[in-house]
Amino acid sequence: MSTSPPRTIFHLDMDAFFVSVEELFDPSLKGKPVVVGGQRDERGVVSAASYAARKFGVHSAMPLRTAAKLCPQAIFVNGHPERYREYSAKVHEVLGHFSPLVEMASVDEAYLDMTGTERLHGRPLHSAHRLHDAMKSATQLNCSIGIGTSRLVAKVSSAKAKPNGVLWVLPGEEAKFLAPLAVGDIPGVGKVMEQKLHAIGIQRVGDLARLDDRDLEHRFGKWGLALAGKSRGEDAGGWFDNEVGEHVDPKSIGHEHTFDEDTGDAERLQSTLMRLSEMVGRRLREGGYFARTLQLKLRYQDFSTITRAQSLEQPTQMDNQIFDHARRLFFANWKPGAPVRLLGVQASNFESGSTQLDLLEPAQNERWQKALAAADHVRDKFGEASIGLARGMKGGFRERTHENPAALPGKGGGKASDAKKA
DNA sequence: TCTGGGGTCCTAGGACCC
DNA sequence: TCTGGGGTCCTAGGACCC
Repeated sequence: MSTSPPRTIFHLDMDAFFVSVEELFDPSLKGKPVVVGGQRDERGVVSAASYAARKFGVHSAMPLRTAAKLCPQAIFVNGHPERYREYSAKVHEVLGHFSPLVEMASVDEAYLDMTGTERLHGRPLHSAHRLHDAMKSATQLNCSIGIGTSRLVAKVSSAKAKPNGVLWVLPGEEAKFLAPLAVGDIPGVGKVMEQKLHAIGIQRVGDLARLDDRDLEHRFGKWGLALAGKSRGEDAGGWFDNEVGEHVDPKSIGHEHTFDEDTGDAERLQSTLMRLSEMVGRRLREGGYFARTLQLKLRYQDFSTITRAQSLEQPTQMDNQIFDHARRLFFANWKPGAPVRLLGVQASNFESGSTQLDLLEPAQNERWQKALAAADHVRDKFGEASIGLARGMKGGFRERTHENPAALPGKGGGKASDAKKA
């Protein structure tokens, strides 16, 4: 047990972020049931729903067609990722005035380590209200702020502060605050874990806290032990243990695409793999990562999904190599002609740095690097659709020059608790 | 009701080595 | 030639998050 004074962590969460941003661009949407994420007859899920739409049971991660049935009068809006990024940057900027330790956890939520800022900003509740007001004047958007001694408590309390509120859990009161909450309110406890806990008679976080740590570890392994800590408000295990604002390199980079309609057309499938490979390669180069493992993801009509991975002798960040492996994996596993719903390409197992320049064919390698850098540059200037390796040009991408609503960074997650409220 | 796209973390089995 | 034990790497799948 550490004897250092408790930390003061803020978790700030924008209220109905995508919907609120859309309202700024079209004020006529205000107060109406609005669904962001795509049109009512499209294949896809709800990225965000306005509070008016939520009254009908619509929630994030729900299929758009389901939302349309629950709330026929809802207005369906395509997402605008660039708008959300723009407003996310504004949010980030405001936060920077309150603490140097800021971490955007996604487009619409952030952690701040406010420990030791009392001299400058005053007591936590006071500074939180100032932050809340500053956010409103800078962005015209509402947010909610949770304050606690850990990321976990801050996050749970911001959820309880919604909408448009501030909630401070006093140091030492963590267990008391959490005890009456449903176990599903703990981040990381989803539908499956919730059911398992219910099955052994655990409904509330307080029930969990009364259990023996070793018992939980025995039942649920590593996760059980983390869960025991969480029930007391500790940042036990995994990502939660990182310092706020600490830089963490990504562990994988991937892209996937769900077809508007399932297709068994080999040319179309290959061109999709090409495009996905290019997108992955591009991001590897931007980040300076070399991937040792490439993975193909394949989903059929019936939603059955397989992944097939392959590790390389020589790490890569080059489109053509990524495509070669993706294509090989695809044809080795695809039931020929079977309609495909989704394809994905993912790179992982990174070795950053320049130790893996191909020693076998340096000249060829260098030509490729130059060609790809030039292509990246052209894309920067003229947009993603302006260039592609030969195969990428053939297939089904011309249709996607418009903003694709399916490319939204998601809200969502479809927790059991969401479904139950529905 | 027919299920997006971006990720992280964990588990478990098999290969392989000592 | 019936069967050990630990460590590490690889792969596949699944829960979970926004």
